[in-house]
Amino acid sequence: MLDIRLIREKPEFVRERLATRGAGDERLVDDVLHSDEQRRQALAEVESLKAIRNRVSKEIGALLAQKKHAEAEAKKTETRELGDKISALDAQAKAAVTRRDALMLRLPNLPHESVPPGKSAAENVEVRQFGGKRAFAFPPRTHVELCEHLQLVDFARAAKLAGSGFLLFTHWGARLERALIQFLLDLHTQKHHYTEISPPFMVGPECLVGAGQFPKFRDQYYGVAEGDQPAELGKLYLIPTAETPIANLHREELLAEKQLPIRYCGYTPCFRGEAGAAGVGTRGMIRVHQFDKVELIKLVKPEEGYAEQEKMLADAERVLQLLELHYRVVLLCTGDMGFPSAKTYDIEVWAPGQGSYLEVSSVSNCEDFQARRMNLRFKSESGENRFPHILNGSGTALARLFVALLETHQQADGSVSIPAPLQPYLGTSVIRGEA
RNA sequence: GGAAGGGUGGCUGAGUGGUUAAAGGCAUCUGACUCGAAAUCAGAAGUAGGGGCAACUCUACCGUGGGUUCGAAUCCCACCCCUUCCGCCA
Repeated sequence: MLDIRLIREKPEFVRERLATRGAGDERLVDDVLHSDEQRRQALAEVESLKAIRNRVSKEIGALLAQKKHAEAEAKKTETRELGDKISALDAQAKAAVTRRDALMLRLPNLPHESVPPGKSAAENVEVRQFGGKRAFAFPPRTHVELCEHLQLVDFARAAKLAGSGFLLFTHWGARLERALIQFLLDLHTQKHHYTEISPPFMVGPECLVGAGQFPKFRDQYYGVAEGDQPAELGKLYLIPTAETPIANLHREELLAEKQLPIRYCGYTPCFRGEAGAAGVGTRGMIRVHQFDKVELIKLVKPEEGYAEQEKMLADAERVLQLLELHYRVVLLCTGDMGFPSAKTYDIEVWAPGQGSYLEVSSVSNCEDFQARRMNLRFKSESGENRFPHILNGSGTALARLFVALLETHQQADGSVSIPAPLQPYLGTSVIRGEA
């Protein structure tokens, strides 16, 4: 959520920054200002009435203490009608806040000044590359072919169990998935000093609001119900990313400055409806309804937000470097960034079988946008309450990492060699077929 | 799911329908004492939102939402959460 005071004091700046996203959100600024004005008017009026009521009530108390019942009764009748006016105005003020906040929750974050302007992914800026595209002496197979040949994933039976868009890992495939999770968690906890978290895979809607997924994108998530009562629906949602529970860990808390920075990492499956995405790149493992991911989260002092983002990006890149995968880092343009983010880097890994780059990590600084939504603050050394910056980054997404790994390290005979750092986790240096 | 108890500030813990933002304690800050620190003594200090150039002032906040009342932390109703016991259960 944006700071209402910023909107009030610099509406032109806010409109200009929102406009760079190209979604037309700047048109909502006037509505916000209008309902904010209504709120303050009603507030000023009702609060002066309440001041009168409080004063008279105290006088009544004093009169009763002096046994002056007649005078007290007179004052009571005098004040009785005040209550009705107050509740009417209270309702007005409340309605204005509700209106204002409903609008505010739908305004995305303002892009940071260092973010290149642009309308779509085409205008993202490549920051750097690591490694190069592997040259093959044979036509590289796709991960689907490799998975079927090596019996790593049973696409047909996954569909039988849950429909399209789900994966059933088998044999070495299941072991590879598990090995990758373990490898990533060990790397980030032991080398990069994150604290491991294993959060719930379902959360209440307030967590999705806090992270910025609700209310605007409700249709993209899986709501679950205990039993089959429709009334139970909406109490819990399957998490779309570990960011949702982990970023909300300290919601509504007041942290001490010395607790910062806080660094968490956690493995969870991620569940996404991907509404409207059916038929687009749905073959194989690129876009699925459930995938595994190891997520990185940081809560930091605002002045350290952007330096910490660069470090987090390096932590995610390390994964691909160790796995000997070619990738590029892209700085997203204003029009391609996610709703809560002020600045986002994507890491795209090369998948030779696809002949394209796959997004395996997204490293964002959401500044205080999420912290405001979840009322997460810290008390600074000087005693003031401030909102921390909240950063999130994939470290990394698994299904696509799995794809890049197979397609990059495949051999002419259809086997897949395993990079050295992963071998202890998998217990083999090459995957040849059924375990 | 059933029963009982509980939810008050950064933490802990009192609380009578009427100067209650709410005793006391801990932690924090300032000052005194000290070469310095500890201990001790004195004092300050909640959060959020309005109004005002400002000094300042007003309002709200005792799990959440309603209600009763001139006035609610306190009384009533509903809900949420926590603890313990019972039931069910990996």
